[in-house]
Amino acid sequence: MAQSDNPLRLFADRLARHSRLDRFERQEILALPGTIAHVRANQDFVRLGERPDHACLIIDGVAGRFGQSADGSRQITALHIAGDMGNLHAAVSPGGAAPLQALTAVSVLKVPHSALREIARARPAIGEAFWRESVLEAAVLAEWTVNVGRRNARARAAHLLCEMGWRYEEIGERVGFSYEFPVTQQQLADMLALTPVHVNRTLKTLRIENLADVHGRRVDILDWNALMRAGEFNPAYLDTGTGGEQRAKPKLSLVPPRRPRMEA
Amino acid sequence: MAQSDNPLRLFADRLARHSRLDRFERQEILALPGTIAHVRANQDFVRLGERPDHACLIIDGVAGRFGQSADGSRQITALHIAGDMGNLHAAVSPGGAAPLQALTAVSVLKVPHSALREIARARPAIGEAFWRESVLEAAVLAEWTVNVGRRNARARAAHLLCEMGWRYEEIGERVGFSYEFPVTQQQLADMLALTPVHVNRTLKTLRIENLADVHGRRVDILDWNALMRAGEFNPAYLDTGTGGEQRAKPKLSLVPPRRPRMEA
DNA sequence: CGCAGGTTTGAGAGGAGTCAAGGGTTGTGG
DNA sequence: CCACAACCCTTGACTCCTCTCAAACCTGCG
Repeated sequence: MAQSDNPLRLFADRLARHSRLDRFERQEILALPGTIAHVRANQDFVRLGERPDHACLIIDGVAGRFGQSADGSRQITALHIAGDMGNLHAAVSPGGAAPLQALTAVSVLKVPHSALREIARARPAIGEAFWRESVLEAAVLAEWTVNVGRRNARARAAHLLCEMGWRYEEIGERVGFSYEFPVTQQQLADMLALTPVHVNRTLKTLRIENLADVHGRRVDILDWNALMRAGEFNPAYLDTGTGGEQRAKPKLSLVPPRRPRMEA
Repeated sequence: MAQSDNPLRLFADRLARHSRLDRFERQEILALPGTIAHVRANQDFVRLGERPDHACLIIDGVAGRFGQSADGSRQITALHIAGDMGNLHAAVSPGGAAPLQALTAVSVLKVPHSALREIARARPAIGEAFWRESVLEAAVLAEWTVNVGRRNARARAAHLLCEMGWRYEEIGERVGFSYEFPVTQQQLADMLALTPVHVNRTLKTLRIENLADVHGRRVDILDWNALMRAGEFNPAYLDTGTGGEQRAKPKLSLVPPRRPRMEA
């Protein structure tokens, strides 16, 4: 993508979205060591029980944290997109590294846990930011559980589309009401705890109702407000900020709905 | 319960289960300020959107973290039992405090966030332990999502009973294969993403199959191994330890199964 | 004693799963 | 440049797990 030189800038920006870091602390983040790796779509790049010695900063693409049930069926429990540090938590809990799967082709920066723990110890503000990052991830996980547990297929899908729309907007990768989300319906099924067949029918419903159009690698939100209502989406859980201080942010352009495509 | 004087000992023990703390650090934990409060069953003691200035160390009873969907139905996403610090995460993310409901009568120690953040900053090892605590909670959340998303009613219930059996054993509140778990079937339904009616039928199945007997306020595990199999329970996710070092622990008495009650 | 809240059971409905086949798209190799 | 393969999407028909509605039964307690 357009992010110029240092992939760590993505991560620093993400931290800055919820934590207050001064320029020295930010500098430390940007100076973290790491090596770039590329992962092909559909490849598991952290497997269950593995004890990786590095975290994976997603530079580009979509990765999923998943759990597996006995019959091999997967449940994706979290998505990581550009700027997210997958398995940051394993820095303090290496045995608890979450399995990660590349849903699309993914570029990652592998950052050694040792380095992360070092700056967390040396700079309490950074340590706190990492902690907060884990807390936010947990909040998203909790909402995911509610989604899967208490909503029907249509609401689940709507909720997911809203969440990803929101998150892609945060990182500047949503233009208007359209964003790239190149996952298959099979993978959507693993996120929504549905079968691929039913995902297909559900997306069709959303399209017919003029709420959202998911086609191939792209999501067009046709009626943002209606979609939020259908998915009972309240972005509060994504947006929980800093330590004690207020945050200065009107942020998200909650522009009135729009209906760009009038197709069949 | 039997824990003598300082409720914080419960919490310190819990931290010690996954993090290495020296005696001075432990001392700091034990010296945390706090006031005891009692909550009646079924009362929400942290509400959605609230910004509490304290975390809630559960001394006794069962509390649930929950999310709500539009029609008011609840999804419990995590359980807190004695020794768990509910809403520890809110110390760094006050806006993200999780709603908490007392499922039984609950005693809590309210510990000011400010104090928690202070010792986390002053003592990096404690900060890291808190971070790790949040990470472990997230791991449990993720497993919960898998449970709700990818398993049928019987497996879900079995998994929950295993998890709670494991956790009550950790805190020394399980004698043999029996533990107190005084929640209603309605509340179980909110945990398992089922209806109370179906919970009832499911528990009946487990009883008939001689896997577990849930009656009123108590759970008797009739066949631990079979129950683990039925619930696809693998305690690894509950048991993810320390920073880099090994942990010395054979721990859990994974005694061979037993069939204490031969009743109808 | 009688109420309130929890548990148990039955009968019927419905949302999502399963099985199966056909149509589209993309990429690659002849 | 076309042909084919692999993968994905779409749709139909039928099944089944879980929900809904409803009533009865327990049990602790005021």
